[in-house]
Amino acid sequence: MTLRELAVASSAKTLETLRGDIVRRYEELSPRLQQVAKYVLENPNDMALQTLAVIAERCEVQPSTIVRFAKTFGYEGASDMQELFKDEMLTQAPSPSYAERIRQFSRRAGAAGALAPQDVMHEFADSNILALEHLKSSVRKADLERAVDMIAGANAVYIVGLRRSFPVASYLAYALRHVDKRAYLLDGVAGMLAEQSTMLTSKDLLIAISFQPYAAETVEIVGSTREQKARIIAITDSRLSPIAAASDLVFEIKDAEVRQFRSLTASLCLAQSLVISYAFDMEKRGRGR
Amino acid sequence: MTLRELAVASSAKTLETLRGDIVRRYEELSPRLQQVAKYVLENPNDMALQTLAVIAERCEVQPSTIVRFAKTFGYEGASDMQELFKDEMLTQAPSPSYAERIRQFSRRAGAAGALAPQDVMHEFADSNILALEHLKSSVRKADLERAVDMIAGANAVYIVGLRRSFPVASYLAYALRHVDKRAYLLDGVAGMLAEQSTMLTSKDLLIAISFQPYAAETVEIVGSTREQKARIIAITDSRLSPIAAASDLVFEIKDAEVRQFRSLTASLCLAQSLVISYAFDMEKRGRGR
DNA sequence: TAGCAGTTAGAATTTTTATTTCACTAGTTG
DNA sequence: CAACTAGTGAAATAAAAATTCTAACTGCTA
Repeated sequence: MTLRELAVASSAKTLETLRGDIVRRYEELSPRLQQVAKYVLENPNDMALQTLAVIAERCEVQPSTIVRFAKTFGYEGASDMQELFKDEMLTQAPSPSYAERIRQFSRRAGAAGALAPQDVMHEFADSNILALEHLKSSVRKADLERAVDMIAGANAVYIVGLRRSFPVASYLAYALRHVDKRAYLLDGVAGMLAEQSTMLTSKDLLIAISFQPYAAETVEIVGSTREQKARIIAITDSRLSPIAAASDLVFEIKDAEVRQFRSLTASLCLAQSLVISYAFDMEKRGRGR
Repeated sequence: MTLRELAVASSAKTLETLRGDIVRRYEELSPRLQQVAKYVLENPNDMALQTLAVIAERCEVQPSTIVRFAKTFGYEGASDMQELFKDEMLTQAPSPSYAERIRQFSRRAGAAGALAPQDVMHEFADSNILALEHLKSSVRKADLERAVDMIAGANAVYIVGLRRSFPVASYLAYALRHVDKRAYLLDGVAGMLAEQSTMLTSKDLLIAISFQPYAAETVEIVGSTREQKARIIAITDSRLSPIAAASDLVFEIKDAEVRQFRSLTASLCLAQSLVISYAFDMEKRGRGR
């Protein structure tokens, strides 16, 4: 069956249906058309604003291929298909009364009343952005460098973080392993948390993550690790936190909070930064030799 | 003094300056040019998307008049001026190619060389902020609402996300339980992933989270879930992702990426928003009774 | 009311853009 | 392995859009 034959029927009338069509038929498209498909899905703005030649160049394809693509999906030609993208842009583009819209939005978000999912999401996104800004200004350069040194100097890194902190802990373990650092996640599967933590020796590093209300198990592990003379980095929300006192290095993270619900964005961002910095550091030292 | 003479100098470099110029010189323009000026100020979108002929017709003027207008303000021709409007549209339109932008951003930030941990962290924080901004503009209202409905309507929610996606999955499971929704994390402990997933019935919901390179196990679970006729929400990075096709609802999330290392910020923010929106929804219905 | 500067509409031209065609490649089938 | 087929790139062609040009119009002044 040729592409031409495939084309016959469809010709989507809205961008959404076109998107659906593309996704559905993606597999059966030829390599070049798949290339176009990908670009089309990811750069609708270009489709609306640029000429065929430009689009073609950007997907590394001949202009004629774009035309073929359009015909495959039932359009007269590429221009015909472009109309859809232009329409889409018009309907969702900030119209001249943009300012008015912003005003309405913030009013809406501020009032406790109507809370459509979208409002919630915007509120979260905004709070998280604030939290990240705060992170940038509050974490001290020296602390980051020390943390990287501690990771680099450790034989292995053990990570503990339960309940709400678990995602951060699991991310940290995953990422460290990916940059070839031995990392063990103390996850307490089968109630073996205490047992898992006895593995720590004085050459290891424990990264403990805990926020209010601090999980008792995490606090305990920090305590017993201290006795084994391993080093400890704490990621927590206050210097007074029960895991802070016993730690060699404390990162105090204020994460976003929207109506009771705490976020993890800033903590995760810190975790990422530590791992990547460590990776860069290793690379540098490697080259240094 | 002729219009031609007036033209000499200017040629505004940004839309804002052009707008200023137009307003300032409006009085001294000829009637036809005033007509164009009015239209230009009020319909910037048309200027970006339409051809001269269309614009001309809409301001009830000859195409050549538009060209004269552009020259009056110091441009080579009308096309030249149109570029401005296109640019403007690109920068302030919800840009799906934020992914590209984020990538460029980090490439740029990285090229500088100096890679102190603090620089890394700032880079991450900034990329994450971009990703969150993008999230705000790219996730559609209707999709969020549908997702909340699906969660509300499900007997139980099963969540799968492996490797890099695991933190998001574990957070979702944790948070859903906290708002009293039955949630099971398919974590594959003891290699029981397949067994865990057979628990799903047609009244349940599966939330699958997977990013490139898509974990084979996740793809499999989505497939078998489909067969069991349960509903599926996918959180993934492309409509072409292997878990997208079988899903009832797809969230396409472009997370920040700094030198190979993908972030999870946007995905987590979406997860949070879903859970909290669900909680609000429950509360509202509860009060309704 | 003749003459003039500035403006305009519309046709003519040039340039750009889209589409079609064709020749070539690689892969498949009998 | 020959004959086909789908897919592709590149050049040729067609279409369209933008720009320029010219003749005619407007309102003003002498």
